[in-house]
Amino acid sequence: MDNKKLAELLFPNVDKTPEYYETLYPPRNLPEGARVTRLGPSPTGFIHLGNLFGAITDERMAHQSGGVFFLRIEDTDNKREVEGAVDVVIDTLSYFGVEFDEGAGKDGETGAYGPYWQRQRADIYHCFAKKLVEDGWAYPCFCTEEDLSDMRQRQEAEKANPGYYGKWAVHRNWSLEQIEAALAQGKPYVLRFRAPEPEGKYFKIKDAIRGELSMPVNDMDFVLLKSDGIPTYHFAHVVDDHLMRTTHVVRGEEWLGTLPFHIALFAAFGWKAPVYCHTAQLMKIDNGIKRKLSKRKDPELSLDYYKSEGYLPGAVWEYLMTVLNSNFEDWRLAHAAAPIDEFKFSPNKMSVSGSLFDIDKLNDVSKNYLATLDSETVYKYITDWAQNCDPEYYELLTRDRNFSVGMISIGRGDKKPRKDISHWKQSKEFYSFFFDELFKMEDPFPENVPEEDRKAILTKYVETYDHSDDQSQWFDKVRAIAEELGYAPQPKLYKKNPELYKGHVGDVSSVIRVAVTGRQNSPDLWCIQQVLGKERSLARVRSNI
RNA sequence: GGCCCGAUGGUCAAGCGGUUAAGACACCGCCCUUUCACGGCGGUAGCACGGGUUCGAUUCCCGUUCGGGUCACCA
Repeated sequence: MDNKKLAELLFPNVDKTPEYYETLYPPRNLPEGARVTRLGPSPTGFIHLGNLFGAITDERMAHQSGGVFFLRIEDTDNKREVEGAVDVVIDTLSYFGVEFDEGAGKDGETGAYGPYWQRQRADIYHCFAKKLVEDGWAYPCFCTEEDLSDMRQRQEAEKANPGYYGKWAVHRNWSLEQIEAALAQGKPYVLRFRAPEPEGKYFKIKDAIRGELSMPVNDMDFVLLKSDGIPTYHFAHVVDDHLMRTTHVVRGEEWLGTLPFHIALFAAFGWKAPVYCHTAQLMKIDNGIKRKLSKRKDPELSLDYYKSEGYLPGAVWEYLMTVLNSNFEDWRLAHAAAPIDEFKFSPNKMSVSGSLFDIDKLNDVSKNYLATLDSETVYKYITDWAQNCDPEYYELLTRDRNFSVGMISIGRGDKKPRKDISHWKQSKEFYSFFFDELFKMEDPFPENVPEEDRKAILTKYVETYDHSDDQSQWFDKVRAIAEELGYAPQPKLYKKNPELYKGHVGDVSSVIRVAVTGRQNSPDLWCIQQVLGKERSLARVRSNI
């Protein structure tokens, strides 16, 4: 077989040589140890937590080593493409704090290793495909879909492994004449890899996350170019990551099975393969079954969900880091206020088995994170969120800025800050009683206080209320009311001699609390009233007399 | 089914031949306290199973079981 001639026949239009591209995309001039990583999403318009998980890994590896992190759009499957999806990827990741140094962008692209849209790299792929044909590593296959499904059925009957390989690879040894004839008839074909006779059954490879792996040597004649001339992921990955000088390939463990393809291809080209980092999947419990996060089934795990619920990117990042690097939580405990950049991220600290996504944990991490923010910052975030996601809330929050900031300040900034809020959507619920439009009586008055006592408490409260009282003066008056009506001024007294009292000052303040906030539980009542103002506080009390 | 990867409490996880088997979330109890939240203290709960190797296995090896992934002209 004259491979040279076949290559010419198959790729008459290729006018560049591999050497041309090698010089066009020279090795990157980066400091020793710098890592070049990339994110290669297919533009389906859906991006979920798992994608962020991988993106953060890429981003950290590149930026903590002084390297480059770029975005390449893997649009080789036009069936799945969704309009505007690239912008969504960029915007969403940017919202969550992941920025690219190079590659595809919203207005074109930046960087010297492009194009960064695979569809625009057809010439490059064809050049290298031609090279493979010349060297005897690839051949055209004219099998139709029916041919292949027939083959699968026969394989099933014979209990042979499925796939196009060995004796099943019917076009593997076609003569030039046969190929020419088929081509002349205009038969569509794919270009397949000619898998070499495996020398050993297994090979070993070191994965930066998983350590040493043992994989079977590839014997599949997998597809390099589809019949429309567009490369498969496998071929594009190898050509692109070589030419773009990627040093570390971070991808999900679902790629582990096809790793032998990639290794075989790198070997065929005589190129050095990048370091692979196969991440574990984020899982979810579904009807008691642990399974990988699915694009279709788990819309609530899309990143938009967290955006619309009002989780702060920093908090999501923080949570993901706890899952990503097993030593992160210890580090965070020791460096509570340190910026997250200072944490040394290392791929070998990554978990190898899939972790269950834990919303409770996210909420906890998020509460702690939000508690460290000052009131002005919270005000800004919360209004930004509401502006996009809850116009009514936005209106209320911005109506009186000082009021809102005052409300947010309650219990904030102390050495033991309150941790009531995990995400902004939830804050609306939490703060609702501050706004007359949202205020409602959510809890009943305490059951152990009879109605007449309740009215008496509230009446006396209104009579003695002085808005300028400080916190202790104010509470002394509440105590006095309690005592006057037969309630213990201190809970301890009541506990000692419960028969002497109707209840204790806690019950009395509960009555006031319910009247003012509509709830039995709330932050400090005096602080709330200071924010609400005298008139609104007392009006709520009066309406319960 | 073949192949690959994995298995420490409900969840996330330290551990890398000898430990009372860390820690975090959740849960429960107590303390603090006018409620809640915060904070403090304590508690329930775990090395999937069976064989080896070893003086000694959570740790190493082999099976089994279970879970996940993958077997496309999708990525």
